[in-house]
Amino acid sequence: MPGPTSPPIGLHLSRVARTVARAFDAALGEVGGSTPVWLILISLKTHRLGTQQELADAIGIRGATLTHHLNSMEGDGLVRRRRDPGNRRVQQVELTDVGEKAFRRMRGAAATFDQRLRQGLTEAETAALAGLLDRLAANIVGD
Amino acid sequence: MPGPTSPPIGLHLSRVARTVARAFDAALGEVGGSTPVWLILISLKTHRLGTQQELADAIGIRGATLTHHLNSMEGDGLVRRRRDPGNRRVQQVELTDVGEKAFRRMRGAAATFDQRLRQGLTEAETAALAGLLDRLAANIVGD
DNA sequence: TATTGTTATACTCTATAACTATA
DNA sequence: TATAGTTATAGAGTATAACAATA
Repeated sequence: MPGPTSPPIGLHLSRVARTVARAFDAALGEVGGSTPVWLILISLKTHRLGTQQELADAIGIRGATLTHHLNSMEGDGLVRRRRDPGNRRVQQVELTDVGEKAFRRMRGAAATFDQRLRQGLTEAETAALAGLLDRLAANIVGD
Repeated sequence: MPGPTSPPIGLHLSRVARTVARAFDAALGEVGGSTPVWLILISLKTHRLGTQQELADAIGIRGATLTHHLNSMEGDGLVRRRRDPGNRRVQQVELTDVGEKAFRRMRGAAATFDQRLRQGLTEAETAALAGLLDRLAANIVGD
């Protein structure tokens, strides 16, 4: 017996995520960032990725969309692209010094935001939330 | 003592929400809907809203953005707008029969999606997730 | 003057399709 | 031919600013 139906968790998640995403984007904006740029910077810093396609997949966008962002990031001096001498089809994306500084600024803003976001939540509660979110995601990607 | 730092919950939420939001939008798309249209239809059905501004606020968009959506929804025959005779500045937005049917289709798609999303979660876990999400949202809107 | 909503315009993020360069 | 990435173009969703109509 499933019991009384709860309000749709999808709608609930969607509303909260919207609110949080906007506030987060505003927080990044205050240090000159944005969500996609932040996701790209994090990926560049944490993984050592081979191709741009892998980078795009890691973020969940198309290759052409990544090119678009990298173009503007390169225009802003955050990254540098160089052809791999061993395979000149491949572009190697590197952070410049300016990019490193931008990364640190955004990391700071993200950390401050996260503290605010998890105010009043214990470590256990945060972990429980993370686990539940993972299970939702698994239900989506799984089938 | 805060203990070992967990990975940022904001980033985690953002990634899961992205994945879920895209899949949800695709599910709505299969019945001719989209997220903003769905949010507008739900608001029209559940609250009895006075002005468009209240509707926009309920959804979290600007008045001009709502006008944009209502224009296309009216073009598709989903809604009808009529000036309030008592205050002709106010537009009263009503669902047409076509809009009612579209609402039911989207509601069905949303319910199916939600079942899939909460697969394997007990009622208690879903409620716990909803509660935690509310607390995150409160941390954002609160200050 | 203040309120309600619309119009005009533009920005961001995303995508697909066609293309270039390289393998 | 296949692969890596770019260019060209477009569409969805959002926003701000200026405006019209009404109060």
